[in-house]
Amino acid sequence: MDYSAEEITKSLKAKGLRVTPQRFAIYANLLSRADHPTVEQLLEDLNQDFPIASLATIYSSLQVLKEVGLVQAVLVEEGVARYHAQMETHYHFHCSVCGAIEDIPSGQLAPISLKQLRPGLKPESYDITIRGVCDRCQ
Amino acid sequence: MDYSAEEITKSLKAKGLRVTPQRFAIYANLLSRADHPTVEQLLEDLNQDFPIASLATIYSSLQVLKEVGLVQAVLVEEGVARYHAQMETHYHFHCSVCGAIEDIPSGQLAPISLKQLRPGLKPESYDITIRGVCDRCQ
DNA sequence: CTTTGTGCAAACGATTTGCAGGATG
DNA sequence: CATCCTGCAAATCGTTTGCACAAAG
Repeated sequence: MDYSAEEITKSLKAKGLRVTPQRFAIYANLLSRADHPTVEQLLEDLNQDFPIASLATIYSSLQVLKEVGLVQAVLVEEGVARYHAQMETHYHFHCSVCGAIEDIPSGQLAPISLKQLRPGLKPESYDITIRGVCDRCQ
Repeated sequence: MDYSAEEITKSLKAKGLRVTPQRFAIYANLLSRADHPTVEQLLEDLNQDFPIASLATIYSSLQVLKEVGLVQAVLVEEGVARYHAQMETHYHFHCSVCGAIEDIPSGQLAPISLKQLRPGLKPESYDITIRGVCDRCQ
């Protein structure tokens, strides 16, 4: 779960992206954390010590990273998008008390069979959100 | 799938809600349709012939209806909430082309086993969103 | 050097809120 | 008639956009 600067740079270049300090920092930050921060949280975290990236830049970088498939947006709460760089198949647990999101490895849930969907629907992917209460909140 | 005015009124009263023309119209409208309209779409539909409810009223009514468990918000797209009054367990198919949402009866998907979740997480419910292309869009 | 990215501020769209008047039980 | 609801407008919040300047390859 640790990534070197070279690996990160390589990933970005492999997708045809210019490597800027801002993009690097944003992607590296997402890779380094397991929570699923909002843009606001990324902004704070990144600029904690000294300014690295502006709000607008974070938004546009995330959009680009999303387009090339390096990050994903997660929609579990109304109003805010949350992001992560975990691209392997997995699901989400969403604590209804504190709002935390935890990844559920796909191995922990039996795969869903889509065979009984009515003909005509061409499924491409699916996501599962489990809602409940996490340990800290009980 | 058809509901009489009395049934609707009864449902609202059973939840301890005052029955106003606006609430009645909003809830009845949601019960009568299978798509999952946004607030904007509800506004247009409801006020087509003559004014029934304002934007603010629709928002507040939906919030109340949601709180008492008569309607649900569906989060499949960034930025907008969509609503429906189908409260039995079911899942969603979301067409990535036209954006349509179609209900998938729970019988069509084998139930998920949550037993392998790590201890500490107390699951209460889950929802599944299948993404793909619907027949109209192929 | 050409192309693409950054940052600021203004613009936007969805949702919320404050408040005065109106309707419900 | 006390309480709760409605509608308007203003306020808020997340996100997007236009544009001048700066940096990347």
